[in-house]
Amino acid sequence: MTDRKKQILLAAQKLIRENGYMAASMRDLAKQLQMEAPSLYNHIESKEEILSDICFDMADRFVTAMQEVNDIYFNADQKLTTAIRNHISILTENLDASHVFLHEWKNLNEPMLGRFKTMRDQYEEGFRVILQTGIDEGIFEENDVKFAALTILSSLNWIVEWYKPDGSMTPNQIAEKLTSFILTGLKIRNINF
Amino acid sequence: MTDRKKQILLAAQKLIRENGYMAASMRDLAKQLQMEAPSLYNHIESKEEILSDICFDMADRFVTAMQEVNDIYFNADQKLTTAIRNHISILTENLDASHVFLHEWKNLNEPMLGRFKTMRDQYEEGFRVILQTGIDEGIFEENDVKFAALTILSSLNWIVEWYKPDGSMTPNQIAEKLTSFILTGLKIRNINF
DNA sequence: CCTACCGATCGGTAGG
DNA sequence: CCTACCGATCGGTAGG
Repeated sequence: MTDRKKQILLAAQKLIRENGYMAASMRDLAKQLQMEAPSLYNHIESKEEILSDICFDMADRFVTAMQEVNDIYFNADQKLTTAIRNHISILTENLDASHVFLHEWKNLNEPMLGRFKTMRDQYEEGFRVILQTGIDEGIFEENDVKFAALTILSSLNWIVEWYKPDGSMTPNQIAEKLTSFILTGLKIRNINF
Repeated sequence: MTDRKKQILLAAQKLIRENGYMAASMRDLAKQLQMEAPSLYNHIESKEEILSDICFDMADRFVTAMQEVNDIYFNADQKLTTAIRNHISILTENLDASHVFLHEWKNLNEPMLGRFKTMRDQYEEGFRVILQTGIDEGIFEENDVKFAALTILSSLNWIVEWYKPDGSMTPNQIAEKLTSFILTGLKIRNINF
């Protein structure tokens, strides 16, 4: 990939996050790069190629991180803690692209749409396997793994809606707090539900 | 509000959820209602009025539900459980409108945008107050209330991304599982983090 | 509720 | 990388 194309994708991530894919125009994108809209097409095939490149680049990051977790660690608790920390790292280091990955992929057309969904599910399956392993090991209580994975990922993914790089919490602090919350909840004292 | 306008808003919710606000065209909306686009303007002022009506109708539902929770219950645990159940009820009974409320409000312009953010924050403040009350009562462990409220709401709001009315879980079952998860987490057995 | 139409803007191409 | 331009579509108005 050429440097110029990387610049285009970087500017596009920001623009798409701010305006949504449909409302992010090629003319606005060109203006950000101080060029004319038709010149963009010397570097890219189409608007959808931009969306597709961003979505699959992020999908690759997540899937690769999950593979590393499974390669390095043995215990489910270590795997879960590390997977959460990795997920938050990728999100916070790529806030614009993360928004595209989480919400704008719906604008993809086939066959890219199907391939994207497959990768996304492959990544989520990684979390389900970790949880099931932890239950089998007796580390986690028996629970609905599918539901738990969904709930964990939802609290992780919402970070992009409120995280500010210059805010009071670092990504590692967020990971620590969130991991603690996921493992023990509000730590209720009187069980009377 | 006239019946015809209600029909327009209902069709618009669905269309906006499916395509995003910017990409949902007045011509498509008109087609859904078997009329011509200019005829819509006999019932509405502008496209933005549609967005605004949907967003504030949902905001009203959430804020009203939170007021009822505080009117009826005294204990923080009951308040939290009920607030979660109410939130999930509103989401699952208005899936299309919920998506607009959660994601498309960004397309509002001032002064509606500011008013919307105020109502949204008022509602979230309701959760923070419940959590703080629970801590003061000694029911919940000391924690970062702002962070906990955000995490709870994120796991609630993600429901609209995967919930299907004909799926295997009812809204009440989701509320039960989620409440349990929020209160006790994965219930780890060996604390070694 | 319609037809006819406005100016603006869209993604993208031709040709250099 | 540009100018010039294409057909399509946008939100909305005029007038009936």
